[in-house]
Amino acid sequence: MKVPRPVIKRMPVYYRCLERLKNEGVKYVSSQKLARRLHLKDSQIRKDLSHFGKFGKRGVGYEVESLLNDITKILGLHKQWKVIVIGAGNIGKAIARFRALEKNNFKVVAVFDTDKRKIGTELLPGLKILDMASLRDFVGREGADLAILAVPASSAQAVANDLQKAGIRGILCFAPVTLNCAIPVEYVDITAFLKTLAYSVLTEKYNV
Amino acid sequence: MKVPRPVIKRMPVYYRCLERLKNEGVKYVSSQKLARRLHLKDSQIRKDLSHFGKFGKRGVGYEVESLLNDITKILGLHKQWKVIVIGAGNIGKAIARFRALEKNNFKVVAVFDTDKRKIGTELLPGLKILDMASLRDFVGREGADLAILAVPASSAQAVANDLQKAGIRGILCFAPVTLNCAIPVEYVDITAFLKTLAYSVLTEKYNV
DNA sequence: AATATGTTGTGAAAGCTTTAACGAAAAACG
DNA sequence: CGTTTTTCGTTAAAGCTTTCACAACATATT
Repeated sequence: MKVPRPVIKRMPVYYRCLERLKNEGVKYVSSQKLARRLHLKDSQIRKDLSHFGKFGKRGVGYEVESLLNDITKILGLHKQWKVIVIGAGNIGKAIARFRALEKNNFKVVAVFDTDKRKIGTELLPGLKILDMASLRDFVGREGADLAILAVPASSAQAVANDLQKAGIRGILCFAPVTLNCAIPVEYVDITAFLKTLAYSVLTEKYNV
Repeated sequence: MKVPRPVIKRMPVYYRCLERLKNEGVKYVSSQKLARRLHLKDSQIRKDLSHFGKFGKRGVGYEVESLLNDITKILGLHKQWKVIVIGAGNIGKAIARFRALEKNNFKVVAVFDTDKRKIGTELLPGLKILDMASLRDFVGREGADLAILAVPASSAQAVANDLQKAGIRGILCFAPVTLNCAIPVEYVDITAFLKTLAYSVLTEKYNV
């Protein structure tokens, strides 16, 4: 049975909260305590988890470490994902250098660009910017699962087509466009988040 | 009457699509044509827009430029928003240098950090990294509406408290935490997007 | 051993969002 | 000038998600 998208979007939120609790040395947590931390309803958390199995103990709650492991498996984070970054502009470079990815088992294995002046530059030890023309070869040879698309909107669709042909299985798209793709795509339009935020600021009720 | 959040999240998507159409020189567009571009249902687009007024002409569609102007007003993008960036790490620096913000009427007026070695560095002409200790003074003196929070999760809540006290009205949070705030917050957890993407890749139906 | 307290998992109800359907208006055409 | 085609705005229905409410279980307490 298909799991609703809102549920899937909340799983990483549970994940990071449990990670935190684990670091704080907490052994058990109830849906109620989680709910208070995350501004959700306890019943929603229980219902969400119930889509994947039974993880809690009545009268006790959830064992933090074991639930974290279960969610790790659900999200497929127990094996490492090879990620390539396309576009070595501001965003692309920042992502490539962003340590949180590796901590979460996403390994940036290459960065690509078309700009001759950038190609060959070393972003991190062992991570040089490669020519976009070598994308297909690279993916065929080294393998890569996911791509982070950080190119201008005008070239995003063309690059997405290349990525699919190369065998990439999912795209995280920072370009402000809607792609036509047969593989899964997640969109992160930073200006769109700011626009939503601006709207919220303008329309929020006055708080004393 | 309150506008549903899913509707608000789609408004920037309409915005960027209309912007594109305008650049392509298109004068009129129907809900059906928009829907095909955005992988939505035409009835959804009409219903979404109906929350804010009547913008179309029966038998004709929407005038691209005028609808774009209307959405600009709805989202509050006709006046410039002053934005500060907190945290001059990979993400913070990339955002501060990111030109798309200015094009969308979000002006980065300052970047803050606590690291003595970074303070004073010039990120762009006229945009130096300031001491976090001067935040409150700065916002009081120069004014700022929104903050982009790009600090580690461990300090995010403390900084968010400072931002509220300083008079910031909305936060775009890149830290992987849920904040306790009285002002609007939008979350952009990049690793969370990758996790959702990983899940989709694992569970998608096999396509021939 | 009986009672009190706490918490899960779940079926049913409530609430919300999307989609379908259609009358009304605008333009195009013969 | 009436007919056909197109498309909007809106009401109602369908579909989906969240919340409620409670039985079932677990532990602690007397």
